[in-house]
Amino acid sequence: MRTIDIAQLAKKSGIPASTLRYYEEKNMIRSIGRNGLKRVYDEYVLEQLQFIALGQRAGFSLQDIQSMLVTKGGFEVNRDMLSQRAEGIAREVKQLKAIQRCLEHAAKCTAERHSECPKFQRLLSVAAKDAARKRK
Amino acid sequence: MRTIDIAQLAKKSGIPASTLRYYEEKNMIRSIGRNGLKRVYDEYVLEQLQFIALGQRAGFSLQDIQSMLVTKGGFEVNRDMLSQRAEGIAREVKQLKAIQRCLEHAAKCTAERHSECPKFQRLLSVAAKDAARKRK
DNA sequence: ATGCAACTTCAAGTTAACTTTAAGTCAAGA
DNA sequence: TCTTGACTTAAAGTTAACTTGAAGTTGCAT
Repeated sequence: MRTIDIAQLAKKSGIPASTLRYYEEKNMIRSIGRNGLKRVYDEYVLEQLQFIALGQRAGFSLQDIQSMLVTKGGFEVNRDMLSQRAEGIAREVKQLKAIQRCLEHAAKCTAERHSECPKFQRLLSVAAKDAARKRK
Repeated sequence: MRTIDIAQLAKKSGIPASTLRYYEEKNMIRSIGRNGLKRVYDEYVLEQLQFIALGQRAGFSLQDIQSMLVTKGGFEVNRDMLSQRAEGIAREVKQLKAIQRCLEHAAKCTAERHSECPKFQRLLSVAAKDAARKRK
């Protein structure tokens, strides 16, 4: 079992030590002891941190992610949660693509005011509906 | 010039009155007067609100959006900002798709623990790098 | 022995984008 | 006239995910 101290972990993971302490306080990760004052971690924590980063990128809250973490090390996941989120992301991707088209159009549209360009208007009202759906 | 009061505006836009007041305080929108106590808006504010929703969806902050709003009504945009954001979104879409694949895999992967599935591991380390890039 | 960098804890501060609350104002209907 | 309901303001509260600050502790090099 290879161990690693907080400074090394911060460096390797790219996550600030303050965040690591915060994660530990929130039981997202666990240190296995101390070396003097210093926290000492098992190296698998690096993988857990990657998993946390993935989860965040995927739009899960830390709480959600915590519920997927198995404390004894590693992680296990709720498959329903995952496929739901995968679907959600697919929808998100579609919307973002639409918005991207909208922005691209706006960026090169020659209309003096976007408020007068019918294409922009159309894209706009679609995006607004998206937003409304999101609020619910 | 058609006008509209705050309750109607809230209903038509789907945005709570408290938010409309907040937007006005932050100079995102402007009311053109009062009817008794009640704020009265010009109807073009509806379009401005759609624009705001679009901007938010596109990942702009309210401040960014404000800088694109022309106070006398309507909006005008900084084309560089837009194409930059469009690019950003394109990148985001790619990452999200990768994550989606990752989640989909995890959701149906038969490995007892994801931490032991090499495919998941691979996707994981890619996602972690994404996240690191985002932090900078 | 001493200094100091690198850690520690605990509490408080930060940010964005709102929402909530309390206390007050107003117009209209009974 | 009185009540009601929809508005008003200003200030404080909310949430997530951290970061910062102050004050204390430790191991190691001088």
